[in-house]
Amino acid sequence: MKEELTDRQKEILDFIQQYTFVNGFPPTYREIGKHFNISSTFGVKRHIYALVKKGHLTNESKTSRTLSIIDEGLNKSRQVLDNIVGLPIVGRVAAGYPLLAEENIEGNMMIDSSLLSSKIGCFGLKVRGDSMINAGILENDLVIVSPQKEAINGDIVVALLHDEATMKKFEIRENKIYLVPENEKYKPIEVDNVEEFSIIGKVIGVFRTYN
Amino acid sequence: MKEELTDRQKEILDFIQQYTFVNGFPPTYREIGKHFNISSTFGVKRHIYALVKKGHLTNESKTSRTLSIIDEGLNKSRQVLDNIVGLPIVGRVAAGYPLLAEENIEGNMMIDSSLLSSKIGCFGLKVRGDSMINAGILENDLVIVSPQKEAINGDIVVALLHDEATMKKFEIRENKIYLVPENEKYKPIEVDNVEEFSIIGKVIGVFRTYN
DNA sequence: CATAATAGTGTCCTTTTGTTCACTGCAATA
DNA sequence: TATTGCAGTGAACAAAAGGACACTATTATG
Repeated sequence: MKEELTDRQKEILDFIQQYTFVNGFPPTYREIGKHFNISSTFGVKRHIYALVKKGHLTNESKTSRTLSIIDEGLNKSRQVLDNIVGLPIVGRVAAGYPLLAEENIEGNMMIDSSLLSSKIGCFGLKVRGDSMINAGILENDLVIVSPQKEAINGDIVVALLHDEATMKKFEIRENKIYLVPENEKYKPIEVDNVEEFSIIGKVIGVFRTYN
Repeated sequence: MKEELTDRQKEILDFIQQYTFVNGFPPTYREIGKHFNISSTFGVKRHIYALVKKGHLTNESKTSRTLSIIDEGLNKSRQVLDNIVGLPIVGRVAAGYPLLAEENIEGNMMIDSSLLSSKIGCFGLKVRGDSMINAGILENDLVIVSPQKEAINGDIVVALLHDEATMKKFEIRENKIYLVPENEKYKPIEVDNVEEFSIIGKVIGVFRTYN
């Protein structure tokens, strides 16, 4: 794709790249010329033309400072960025607080959006306790929560019950809501007072690291 | 340092940032105006002035397309990139094959390096079977493997035994190597022939998604 | 109510910038 | 030797872009 450059062309390409990096915008022909002691813009222009023709540079708009270096590295970073979502890691889930209030954010994680089915508004939450151990969710795991108010049978949800946050399996039996732990040590919780119960979101992912 | 922006100013800053990111050079006043239906360059100029005064933008040279965003914005994308590592997802682990041969790669995932202790040479592996269920690793989970030849007691390792890949807990008792499943259904495997045994790597992370 | 602060219009002006053209010099090469 | 490709000069020109000014409209606030 990209053809070989002459030494001079390479120098000029490097200058454009560095200038752009430092300043945040590309140089004009005259600025390039000044740097290389090329007094005529035409001399510069022919170098640019060569760089464009050889596939190292873009110069589409004819107006000033519109040189753009074609760099797979940079493009890659753009593509990568598109697929990356940043999730806040929430320290505590409490009633009354806006969940993502700044004081609740413990950190951030970046994750490939292809690993998540939904990506809007998700956040990470560190697991406390071992009540979901049989579902493969251990203490200190990081669960990824997709905020939603409803749930269906079998969903693992993060919910507020009596102003306390828990993560359990959501089940409805005979019109009663149960929060079912996945650990023989604990018993299902029957939600008696629906007023004091609300679903924060559904667990859509689990992440754990060793050491 | 940076003062609060009005909504409009925020919009315009965002546009400049995005434009610059996409094109490789910043927009002109008229381009900004066109995007926001501001017909006069002066209207745009005052926004720019405000952004500069509030410390979000640089506009030193008076010539065209010389806006430069001060924010971590651009830097952020670089910083973010630095923290992102791309892991190949390996379909099968087999003897004799170079592990990361192209035909073995099923996909890629991006992940925040802060979530990983080690980041060199790691790869993702889809879990088959339920032998590690008590360690919270379920079938179809994606484990992140750090390649290494050695292991210590208690490590969860991916290993080749008789040309077959397994994931088990690594244990040495009385000079014998055992591969211990974390599931009552299965019995520990004693490694009798060390010749036919090799450790691929250590599991340093687990990732799972629901639905 | 008066006063800022923010937001926008339209016009005119000057500078910057890219474009074009004709011409020169040099080195490699067929 | 003639040709080709690269590199540069100098001047003249039109388009693009930023700057300035006077004026209007809206909204919040003391």
